[in-house]
Parts: sequence; structure tokens; C-alpha cells
Amino acid sequence: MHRPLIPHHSGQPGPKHRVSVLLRLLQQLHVPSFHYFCCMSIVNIIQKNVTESLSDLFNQPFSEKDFQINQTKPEFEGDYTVVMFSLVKALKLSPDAIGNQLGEKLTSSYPDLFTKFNIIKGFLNLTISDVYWTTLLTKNYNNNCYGRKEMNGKKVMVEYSSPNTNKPLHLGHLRNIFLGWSVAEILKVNGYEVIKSCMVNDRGIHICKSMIAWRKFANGATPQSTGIKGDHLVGDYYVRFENELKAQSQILVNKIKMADLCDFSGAELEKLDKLLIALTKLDEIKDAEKITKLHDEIREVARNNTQIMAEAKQMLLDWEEGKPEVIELWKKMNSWVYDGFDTTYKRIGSDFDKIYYESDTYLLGKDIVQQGLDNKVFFQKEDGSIWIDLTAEGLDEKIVQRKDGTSVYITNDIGLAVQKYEQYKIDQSIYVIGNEQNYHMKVLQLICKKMGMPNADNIFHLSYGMVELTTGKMKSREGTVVDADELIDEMVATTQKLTEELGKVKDFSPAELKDLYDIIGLGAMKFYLLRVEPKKTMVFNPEDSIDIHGFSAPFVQYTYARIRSILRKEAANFEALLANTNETETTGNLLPLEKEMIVNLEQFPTALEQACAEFNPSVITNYVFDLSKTFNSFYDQHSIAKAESETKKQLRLQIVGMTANTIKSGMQLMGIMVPERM
RNA sequence: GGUCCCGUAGUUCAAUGGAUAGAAUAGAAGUUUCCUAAACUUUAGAUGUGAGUUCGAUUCUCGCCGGGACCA
Repeated sequence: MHRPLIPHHSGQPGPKHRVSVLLRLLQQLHVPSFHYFCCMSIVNIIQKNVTESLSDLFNQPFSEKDFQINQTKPEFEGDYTVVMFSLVKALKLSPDAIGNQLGEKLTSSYPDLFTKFNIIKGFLNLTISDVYWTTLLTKNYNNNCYGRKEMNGKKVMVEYSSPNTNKPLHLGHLRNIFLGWSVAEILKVNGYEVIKSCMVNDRGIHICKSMIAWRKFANGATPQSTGIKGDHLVGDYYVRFENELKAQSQILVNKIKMADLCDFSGAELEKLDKLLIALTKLDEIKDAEKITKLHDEIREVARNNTQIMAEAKQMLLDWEEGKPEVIELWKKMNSWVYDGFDTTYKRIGSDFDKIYYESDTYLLGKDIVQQGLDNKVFFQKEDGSIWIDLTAEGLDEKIVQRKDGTSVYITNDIGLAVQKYEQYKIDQSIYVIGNEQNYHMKVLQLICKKMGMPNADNIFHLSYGMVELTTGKMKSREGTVVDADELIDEMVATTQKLTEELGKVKDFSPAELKDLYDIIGLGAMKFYLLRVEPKKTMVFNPEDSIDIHGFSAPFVQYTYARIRSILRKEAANFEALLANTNETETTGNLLPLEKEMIVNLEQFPTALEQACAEFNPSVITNYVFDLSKTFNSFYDQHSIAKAESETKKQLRLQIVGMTANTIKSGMQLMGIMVPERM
């Protein structure tokens, strides 16, 4: 199993902790169980009541950890189940005996909450009174803040997206962006103050490559002159560079294989000699894997010795020296890229509170290196390079400054980590970065710890899995990268086609239609990328992603649209319901699907807490889907407009209203809008 | 060579150590005089493998097999 790099929320109370504090408080106040359900989940209430009852019955202390509470399986009678097995040892009684005593105690002590119980094979099934459910519904059906927590005074920074400026955004970035944005929103509703940040890698050899190719081949082409989106234009020249590099290196590789090494000297000459000798030996053994590896190494040497690569390297040096014409070109091309990114961010509804540029932060690590040397956390090798020894922690030695005095990524990252804490006084720093950086982030945190940074434990790497295609992995060299802009356009276009086929919104204006296609198309894409647990590698299947049936955003959106349709038709009745400040008269007799709806709705706050504790938006996708599915059955079976009685109608209108609010809140956390009609 | 992650229906995903492992898709069969059929109902189908811990394991531990990532 995956272990988090650090315990979640270490050093600060998480939601569960807060709940238990609240619980203790309420216990001390002796508040009758029935009157605080507005701020406690039913599971928490049962936990508390069971704990108290057990202590009373058996004259010894119990805690909520001594037993488990599950939702009762549909094939048994009851709503929630207490699992008795774990109590057997301590009490030296049979599960059924404990269950019987506990069941009697609960139903007699809390008759307004527990109406019935039964015991099957050591499982105590409790039936919660209909009055509990209807009261909960009446209190919350029009509460737009349902599930939202009070501010807790904690500040969290979530860093995500973090693109390079040499290529447009792709599918992998989308998973990153949606995850980061959604986690930030989930933290907010759970009471955290959140700063969304982005680290732009605007400096380095990659951008120099685009610049070289642009200068050589573009004839001054700009986004304006070509009509090409800025990030794509710059990306095109990056590809152009790579093609030229490939052509040039191929010539060199051919020469090398002919044993013509006149272009090389010194260490590289030696290395190539060795490689060629190894290759002839291996050719006889026929170890295909090793042969490929040797060919790769030869190609790598060749790539590094091409004319065009030399130009790129020179440009990086010129950039570092601040050569005016290089800086000017760099600024110009980066600005094109930023314009392009902004367009995409705007389209998908993403935003940042703070943007860091690597060109500003890449020198931040210098002081850290000196500090590390002073503290003897780092050491210097004979060649002048500076390292940290992490072998005691089961890792390797890691370089923190090259022999030429230039910094490496990890050092810059440490510098920025410190700066984030100093600038914003944050309690936790979350990095949404792919799992290929697991090692890097582990090292980062370890170094921070060794440097004695007080907040080192509160760095959290939200590591997510790669997005693969049904045909395999995305590889830029093979041109199988799925471009974000193209994908968005495609999803929206598919939505349009489908909507036109169904023909339900023919009266919409062109602007309304455009909005609707965006809401559904973008929603489908976000939902599809968020519905898988973050750390898992996921497969992107173009057909599935556009599929609007089943576990998808359009399914949930459709449910919402149907509800809105009901509420439009029943507007007068719903208004009357809202105006009526008296508690609605409850029927005390809920039908199975009515109850199932309320039980589902009751779980929303718990889902929000779980999503927050796990930094996992898929908890919300699962929740809203389940809720929608249950609602669709409910809708199919029970008429709202033509309910059996006036009280039934009121009850159902409440269910409908609360479902709409809950779906909307849940989807909002993922940046997914819900349409009034579709 | 070392470290880490992942193996669940044909496919894509669920399941705080709990009852007969849930969904969705694709397959088969149904439901429109009635609140939006982008829906609903029925049906068939899965824990890679071998041990261990436990009253009880998809979940925890160890070995193996398979897929992936990173470090050197």
C-alpha cells in the first residue's frame, strides 16, 4: 500500500479531530442527543450513544474505537449497524448477548432516535426514527451552506499546474489542474484559507530550444501574424528544434557507427570508444535490451554534440548573463505562451492567487547551500560540488550544487519552500505533482527536515498517477500527446452534436447554447479525470470520456436539470413551503426511497470531510453520482407534483430541493456547473 | 543493483479488517396516455499467486508472478 510521505495534516487537527473535540464538549454539556444532529453526523451520534450505553451497561470505559458502525446492507432491516465482534473479548459475552443488551439499552434510552433493532450473526442493526430523518430534511432542505464548515484559522497553499513554457498544456496537465483546483475548493469548504499557486518553469534549456528554432526558421512569425495560439506557436518551434536536432544527431550517429570519431575529443571520445567496444561484444551475445541501451547512449552523446544543441546551450549561458537581445526574445516568446495559457485557464475555469516564475526563484537556493555547509548538513567534494548524504534514510547521496557553482532543481525548490512559509505564514504546503517526482519530493522534504525547518513536516506531495491512453503512454517524441485545447474543443463539439440530436433546447439562444455545450462538455471532462483516486494511474479512453451515460457529469447534470424543471413547475408550492416558518408536519412514515434519499443527503458533510482528509475529489464524484442515481429511481417511482397527499408533496419537494442544492455544491467543488435545462 | 507505486467482471472504476465484493459501460430482455427516456427495471459476469496474522482479509505482513515510475 501507498504510504503518504508524511501523515496527513500532521501537526494540526484534521476534521476527525475537530469532531471528537466537539463530541467531548457536547458530552460535558449533557446535551440531549436529539438536538445537535444539525452539527453531528448520524454516525457520530450513534458512536456517542453506543459508547455511553456500553459504559453504563458494563461499568467500564469505552471509546468509539472499540466497535464499528456501518450502513446496514439493503437486504437487512435497519439503517445503521453496530459490529459487535470486537467487544466479545473484552466483555467475555457472545456477540448476540451484547447486541441484545445494547439494543435494549439504546431503544429505551433514546426512544426518539432508535425505534427498532435486530441482531443477525453478531451485527446489531438499528432503525433510526423517521422523525429524525424528516427533521434533518426540514432543517436543511434550503440550506445553501449545507456541509460547509466554519473557518478554522488554518492557511494552506496548494501549488498545481506548474507548466513549462515551451509547450502547450496537455491531458496530463488537465488532471493536475483539475485536481489542484478541486482540492483547493474542498479545503475551503472544510474551513481552510487557501492560496492557489502555480510555479512556472520559464527558464532553462527547453525554452532556449524553442527560441533557437524560432530565430532560425520562423521569419518573425507571431501569434498575431499566423493566428496561432501563442503557446501552440512556441510549442511548434520546440518540435521544429527537436526535428532538426534529430536530423543533425542522426548524421553524427551514422559517423560514429562507421567508427568515425573525428568530431569528438576528450572524455566523450573515450566514452564512445568504450560504447563501441561494448556494442561489438554484445552483438555477439545478442542481449537486445542492453544493445538498445548502448544505442541510446551513443545517440545521447551525438545529440549533445550537434551544432543546434550547442547553440541552445550558448543561448542559456547568454540568458544567464542577461544578454539584452536574448532576454528580449525570451520575454516576447514567454508572453505569447502566457497569453495562450490564460486563454486555456479561463476556458476551464482555473485560476491562481499567486504565480511564481522560476526565473525569479532559481537563485533562492544559494543561501540554503551556504547554510547547509555551515550546519554541516551538506558536504563538499574535491571537485567543489556540494552534496547531502541521505544514505542513513535509505536514499542516496544527492547533489545540491554543481561543481561550477550552478544550482540544481532541488536547491531552488528548497529556497521556494522556505519563501512560501515566510511570505504567507501558511500552515501547510501542498504540491500537486505527478508520481514520477515521488523521489524528488521525498528528498526535498528530507533536506528541509535536516535543515531544521520548522514546517518541514507540513509539506505534502499530492502525488497523482499518469494519464495513459488505451494505446499506451503519451510520448511527445511519438506525437501521441493529447493536446488540452484540442480535447476541450472535441468534447464541446460532441456535446453540441448530441444535444442537437435530442432536440430538447431548440428555443435556446445561440449564446445560451454555447454556454450549455461548455457546461456539459467541460463538465464531462473534469468529472472523467477526477473520478479516479488521484494516486492511481488512469486510462484515458476518448470514447468513454465523452460518454454521457452512467458515471459521468452529464448524468448528474441531467438529474439536476430535471429537478430544476420540477421546481419551476411547482414554484408556487415551493415558495409557500419556504415561506412557511412552522415546522412541516411530518408523516412519520417514510417510503423506502424517500428515506434512502434523506440518508444519502445526510452523508454529504461526511463526504466533504473525507475528501478533505484524503485530498481526494473522487470521493465527491462518487457521492454526487450515488445521490443522482438514487434520485433517478426515486423520481421514477414517486410523483412529486401528484403526490398521494399534501404532506407527501411537501416532503418530496423538500427532498427535491435539498438534492438540487447538494448536487450543485458537490459539482461546484470540482468546477463543474449544472444547467437549468438540458 | 536499490527504492516506491499498482494488479478486482470483457473494459473503466468502487469498497474506515465485517454480512451474499458494489457501480458504470459493453452483452441479453423489458418500461413513454403521467413531473425532461441524456432516465428507469430485470439479467449474466471479477479479488494475479502462495503462505501468515485474525472470530473474519480485496484491505494488514512476507514470498512469488505481472505492469509502471524513479534513483544509481
